[in-house]
Amino acid sequence: MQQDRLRERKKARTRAAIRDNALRLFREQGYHATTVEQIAAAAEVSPSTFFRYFPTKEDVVLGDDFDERMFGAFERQPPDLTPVAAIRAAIREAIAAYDPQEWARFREMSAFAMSVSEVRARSLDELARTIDAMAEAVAKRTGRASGDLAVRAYAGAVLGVVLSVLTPDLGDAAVDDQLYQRIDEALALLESGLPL
Amino acid sequence: MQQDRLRERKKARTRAAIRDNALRLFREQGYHATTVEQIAAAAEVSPSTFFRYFPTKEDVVLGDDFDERMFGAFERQPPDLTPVAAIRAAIREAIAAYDPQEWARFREMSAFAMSVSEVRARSLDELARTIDAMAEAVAKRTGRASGDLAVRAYAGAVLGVVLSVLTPDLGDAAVDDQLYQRIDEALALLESGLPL
DNA sequence: CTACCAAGTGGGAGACACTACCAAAAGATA
DNA sequence: TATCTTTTGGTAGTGTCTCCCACTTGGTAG
Repeated sequence: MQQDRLRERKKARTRAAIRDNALRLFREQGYHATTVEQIAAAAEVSPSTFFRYFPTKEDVVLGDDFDERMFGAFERQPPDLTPVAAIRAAIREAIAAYDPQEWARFREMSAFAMSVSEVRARSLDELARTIDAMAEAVAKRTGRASGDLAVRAYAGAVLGVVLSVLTPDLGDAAVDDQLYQRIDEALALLESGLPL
Repeated sequence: MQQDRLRERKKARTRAAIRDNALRLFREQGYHATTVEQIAAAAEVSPSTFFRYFPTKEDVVLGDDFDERMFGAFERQPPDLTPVAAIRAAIREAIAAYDPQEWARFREMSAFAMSVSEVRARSLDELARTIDAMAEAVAKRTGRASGDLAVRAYAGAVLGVVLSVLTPDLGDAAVDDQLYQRIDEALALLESGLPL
């Protein structure tokens, strides 16, 4: 009973091969100019297999678990924090949980994702989902209904504030620590009532 | 010199035919189950022509001019109003400018956009761009720099709040006045610091 | 070692969104 | 009417993604 060890290892290797070759090709010739067929060939698998590992071409770039980490950290925050404070702490913790190498890789993929419109759109959609989930958690914690206008508005405001910071650099692939610092600042502004 | 009148009219009619038939088919059989070929056939044009009027299938549902109307109204507001007051007035005017039929279609299209993941993703991406424009407008009004973080965060929060209300639970019967009223309520909440 | 089962792979056929191109039709102009 | 421009339809193709089936490979049990 060796419990599929070899299989698991092979799958991990295949997955990494696909992802690494894809990123390399994207870097070398751009996202659109790279076909799934090319990626599959470079990773020495068939196109069918590519789609078994990644449901779409976008998912190769999209596979970051930042949102999950952030959500997890969010739920671990003490209940006396305001939601925005909890989100800020969650972001900080999620970043801190990366080791430097992972962090660098994550930033590269994010920057890349932001530069390709379809991928960027999907990233934003996932961000919105995460924030929605957080709103749900907040609703539960404060004993409010999940459709409560105040909760919805709150979540919407958070999403909008984050987007407002994320947006201006869309072209200039500037995903760095400073970006997250500015997100934190913007959320702090939201917390203090958005003074103009 | 009759200046292309017939042509313009025909183009408008073709565009409307494509859009209306598309929406009808989406309603009847769903977005994914409806092919461009079917839409084109229903509108009595060729698939080529479909793509001349709408660059992608998504754009049929995405073409809403609410933003433009709102910005127009925003800039027409008297300068002594506070930004929030101006935004509230602008939104009220933008909604009022629709005739009932247009308004119904707009709401249906929004609901569709939010229920289909790809379209929703693109909507969010466009929201990001709208935030830019809004920040610019607010900056102009308050005499601040358009890149000012506080201004951007503010614009983002406002649009985020509007979005959160505009994304209604699907298949509801929220009446028109109610919708605006809820937007206004949500903005009031934002103004008072989003109490939870 | 062998036989067997489950999991993973490759390859073909095809749907569908979308592009590039060209020839025909329709509208505008003189 | 003849001519020029815009719009259209049709054809051929590319690329993403799905379905399906035969084949191979890893794990397991006699």
